[in-house]
Amino acid sequence: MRTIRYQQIADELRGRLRAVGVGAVLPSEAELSGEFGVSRVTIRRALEILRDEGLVDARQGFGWYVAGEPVRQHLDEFGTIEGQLERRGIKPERQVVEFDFRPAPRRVAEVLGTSQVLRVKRLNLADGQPFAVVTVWCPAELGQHLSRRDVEQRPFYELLGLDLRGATQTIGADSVDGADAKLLRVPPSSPVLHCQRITTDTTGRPVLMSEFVFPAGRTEFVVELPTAEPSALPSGLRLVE
Amino acid sequence: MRTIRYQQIADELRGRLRAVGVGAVLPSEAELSGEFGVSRVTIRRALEILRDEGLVDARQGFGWYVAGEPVRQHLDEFGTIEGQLERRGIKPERQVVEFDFRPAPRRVAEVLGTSQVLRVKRLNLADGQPFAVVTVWCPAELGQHLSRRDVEQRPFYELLGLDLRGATQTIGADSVDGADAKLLRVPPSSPVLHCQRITTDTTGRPVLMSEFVFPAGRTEFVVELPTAEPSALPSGLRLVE
DNA sequence: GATGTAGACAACTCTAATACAAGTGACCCC
DNA sequence: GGGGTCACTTGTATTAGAGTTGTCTACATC
Repeated sequence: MRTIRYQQIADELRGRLRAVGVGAVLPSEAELSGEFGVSRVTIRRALEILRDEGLVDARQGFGWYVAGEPVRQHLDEFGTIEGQLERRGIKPERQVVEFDFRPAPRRVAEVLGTSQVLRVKRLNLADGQPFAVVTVWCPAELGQHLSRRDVEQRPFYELLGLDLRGATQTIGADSVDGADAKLLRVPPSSPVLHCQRITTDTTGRPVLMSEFVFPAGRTEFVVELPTAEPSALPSGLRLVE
Repeated sequence: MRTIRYQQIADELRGRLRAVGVGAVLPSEAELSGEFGVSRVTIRRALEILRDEGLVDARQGFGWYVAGEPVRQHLDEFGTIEGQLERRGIKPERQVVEFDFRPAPRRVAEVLGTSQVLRVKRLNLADGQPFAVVTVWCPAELGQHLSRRDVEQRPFYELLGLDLRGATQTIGADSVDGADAKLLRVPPSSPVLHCQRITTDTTGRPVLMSEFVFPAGRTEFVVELPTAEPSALPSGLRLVE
């Protein structure tokens, strides 16, 4: 198979970005050109690829630096946001803020069909910067064996050991509430993305309900609206009264 | 029973494609020609068969590469929020707020590749209540024949009469700006859903750039996230009753 | 007529090399 | 502090060569 040089270089650089933090300045195009033994044009091609991916950015007269934001979430792949971050070379962290068994709020009980739940509230960080407050409700009997330490170290989906089918996610906007504002280090009542996810197992039974709060500007969802059979109309909006 | 050489070669290549990933570049026609001991024309026949099957594609001057997900299909109705509203018995309305040809802002020019654009700002209403401010940028030459009345009565997708392939949509949260707040009749700087959509035609050329501003609380996106077989379900947004 | 070979040319891509414009930051000088 | 200079950076445009696909014609073989 043939190899395209600037793609190779982009791959190599992508690997290096993993090692350095947000805001770090890359060597100049001229230096990289010398190091790789290619022309400046080729280096630029590689860097522009990374720019399109949102990994780096440049200022004329200054240089190329590692871009931090925004964290983009691809909607079509199911899975943890952390997984997506890791694939991009960002180090995810979780801090458990609250962890307790308690009676389910009404709207949660309606979905999960249980009265007693394990509720976990976590703060997610990307490279040390908070980017999401996640609250997960899980039927008490499913979460019985879980410890605070467990949920800090691994995502819920792994811990439960269930065969999951998929999820329904609702995305809206909101003003952040006081507690979350503090955790996310954003001004009070600033705008946030508010997502609610209901995860079901292979039998179709809802097993998890989660709420995600993302500060605006730090997170965006990206959706590919594809060409599909007209029967299953893919795109849509729901109005809420 | 004679064996058709270029079909043999197509079979052989089809097997190899399985091993390499999407986007991989094949050896040049000349190289393959040498390897198989046949002429370039025969290699091309084989490759063109694979292209018809959607397995590979080629760019002049670049080479043959493994195609991702092919299928060019017409997409009759996508992204028309109005259509969904009508199906639910809600009467949609459009008010054109601004309509003019002007130089493209930088970020629009970068996407559309034109310096002059038609910009249309519309207020969408459902049963008389405003629920979205939509701004559409369209290359000036494409929008030349459009009148203010046109865009008031019918969606852009119909008016252009192009074969559209799909769109990439980015969803985020934001604070509403002053003008939009007035239009939507919400308090200043209240949270909104902010969507940006880039629509491409079947050739992959971006032909429209649109921005949607939805007041929080009145609108939500609902998404189905499949876990298995990403090909089975269309990714994207779906209307849920 | 379908299939395969051979060759030629146009159009495009990638990479290199070079040049210049324009922005940034550090330093010096007044 | 203000202003100017200078080295260094990215942004953008050229030119050129080698290599690639796109397309065509001519001819041989089954």
